[in-house]
Amino acid sequence: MARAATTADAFNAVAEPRRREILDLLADGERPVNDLVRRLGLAQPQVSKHLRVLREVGAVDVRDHGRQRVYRLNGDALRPIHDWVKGYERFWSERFERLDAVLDELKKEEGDGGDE
Amino acid sequence: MARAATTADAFNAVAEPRRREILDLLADGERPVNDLVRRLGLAQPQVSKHLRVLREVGAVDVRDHGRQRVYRLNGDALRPIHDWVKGYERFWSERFERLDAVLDELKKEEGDGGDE
DNA sequence: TTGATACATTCCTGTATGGGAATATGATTC
DNA sequence: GAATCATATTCCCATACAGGAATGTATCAA
Repeated sequence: MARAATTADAFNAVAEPRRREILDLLADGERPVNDLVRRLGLAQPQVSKHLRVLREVGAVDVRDHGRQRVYRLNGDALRPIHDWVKGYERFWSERFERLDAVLDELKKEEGDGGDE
Repeated sequence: MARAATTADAFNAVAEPRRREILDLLADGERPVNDLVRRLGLAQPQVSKHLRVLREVGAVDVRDHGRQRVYRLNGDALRPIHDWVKGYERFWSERFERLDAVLDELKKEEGDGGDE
């Protein structure tokens, strides 16, 4: 088996820096393709191709507006990434390390009452 | 140009589900390879290869212990992912959406300062 | 030394990329 | 209908994977 398709999920789609740039631009509001082309300094076909990947993983939506196609961010698609990486906050944040310690303390003190 | 190497950065390394699993396991504490092999149900060479990728992007560290090699998570490497995706929280959190609305209001009230 | 254990590396292969270039499609205007 | 603008798709190609199988390397045991 080869590497998973870029369209396999948000993780793969977002591994490409250009696609993250596109999402970053769309985070400020919807934009037609030519607008993205200008701001990215990429050729139009490559932008369209990146947008296709983002569309396939649900990270963007399209809307027709005359002869333009207006792309809009769909942040929900990024949530799995956020949720996964959030579990690692405690490994770099002192604040969270200490929070962790506090929670451990509380758990211990609470003793036997808790579920999950 | 082809797709970026999996070792290009944490985003690419973590796009592979198996590697995320490995990190998840190491989040509970350091482990030797054979331990990971058992828990993942993968062949040993594939696990070693995944670990190599994770090592190259700095997501794990190794330590020799007798004939075993003990791998440990290095969460710092995941921080760029966290920082990037964190900017999108407002797109799925109602709390943040409302904050956004408030900020838009403020911007509008501030009046005529805008370009574009 | 021999054998076994624990990992890492190499070779092979089908598959999929991302960019460049060219072309196709669709809407708008004249 | 022709010319044009805005996007999408296709073709070409060098590159790089991920898994399977086989092999290399270091450590420990007897």
